[in-house]
Amino acid sequence: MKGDDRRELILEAATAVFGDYGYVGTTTAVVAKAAGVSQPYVVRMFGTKQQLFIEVLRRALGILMAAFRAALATDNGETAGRRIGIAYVDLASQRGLLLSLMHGFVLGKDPVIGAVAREGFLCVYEFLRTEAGFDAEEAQQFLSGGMLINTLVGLRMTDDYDADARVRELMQAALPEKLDILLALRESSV
Amino acid sequence: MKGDDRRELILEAATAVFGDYGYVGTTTAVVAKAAGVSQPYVVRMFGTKQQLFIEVLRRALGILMAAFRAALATDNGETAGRRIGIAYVDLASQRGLLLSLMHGFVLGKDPVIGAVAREGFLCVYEFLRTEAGFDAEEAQQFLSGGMLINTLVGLRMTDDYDADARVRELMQAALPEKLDILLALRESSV
DNA sequence: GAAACTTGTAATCGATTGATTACTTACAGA
DNA sequence: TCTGTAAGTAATCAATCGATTACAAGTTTC
Repeated sequence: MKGDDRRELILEAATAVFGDYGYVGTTTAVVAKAAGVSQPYVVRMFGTKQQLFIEVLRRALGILMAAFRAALATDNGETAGRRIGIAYVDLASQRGLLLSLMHGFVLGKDPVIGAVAREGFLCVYEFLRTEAGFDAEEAQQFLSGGMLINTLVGLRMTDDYDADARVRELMQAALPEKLDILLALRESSV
Repeated sequence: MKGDDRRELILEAATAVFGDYGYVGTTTAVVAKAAGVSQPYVVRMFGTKQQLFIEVLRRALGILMAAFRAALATDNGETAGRRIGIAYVDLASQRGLLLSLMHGFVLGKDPVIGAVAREGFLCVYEFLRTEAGFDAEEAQQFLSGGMLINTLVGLRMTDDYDADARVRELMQAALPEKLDILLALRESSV
């Protein structure tokens, strides 16, 4: 297989693994196994685990921004905010994508990862303010809702959806629609 | 020194370290050094690193709930939501407290830590709904804002406050007041 | 006053892990 | 066909880390 294809394969696998176990908790061996290659190959292709994680973050942000821009451009009857919000929840179906970003967001203290994470977060904010036409208040509320969704996903709160009425109430309030996207994530993990 | 005092000392130090480096990224040796004791002492007092982290989470949640209940009981001119919100931001001054919780929130996949984190999160939700009298929508918005604040703290976004106009705008929107609490966290980290 | 318990540490061990080295195989171009 | 380069792995190393053991010093209790 060509290197570029293998690269994308590894990045996809790494996104899922980083999303599950975080940056430090992820081993290059587990990523390699998930991608179906040997551990030294992962290290050689990306240099270090840190660079692999950074590429995972950049790729996730790129997918996110592309989805936002597509949602903004596709004018159906809904408002732009609603379209972008739905596009965001749809990203949850890509295993680990939102969670890898979230894991990056809590590593702001790391001088390298932190800089990438901050830049990525502000990139989203700038999109909302300039391209999507949100005012500061709207952008803040959108990001707030997104961070709650990320937290609920990270907590695997979906696993308690059937058993706990509080979870149902909270998730229905946090996800006015597309709740089924998150509920589909249940049981599929190891 | 008595064991109970030493215990609280270690928990406080561990909260700061876990907040900085996360659960996996924290070593018992660093916690021990921050607390001024030997590494084996930390392990023996808490059994395992996992149990230490869980105690850190429980302690953080206890402090948070106590602060919320105190804010709810103290009736000044403000609304209950505003009082509790201010109490939340005030907790950011306790190094690592909100961030340790956040690190727990993204480890929902861990069967032990995840269960504790979910229980803690729902405990806060239940407080908002029953004791504080929020409806589901208000509770969701409160938690959303809290998660955004946690993310901004985790990102160390405060460090770019002076240099980046977007950061100032976003943080002023996310923190209608008590912004100075977060800004005071700058520069104080290693 | 000595047995029993608490507080605390030094030394160390076994397991894990990111990274390196050396090697093999497949293939494209001259 | 010969050669160089890309794709890929097995073996292994050096460092880190959580945990254990053994031990020292102080305090309580009978």
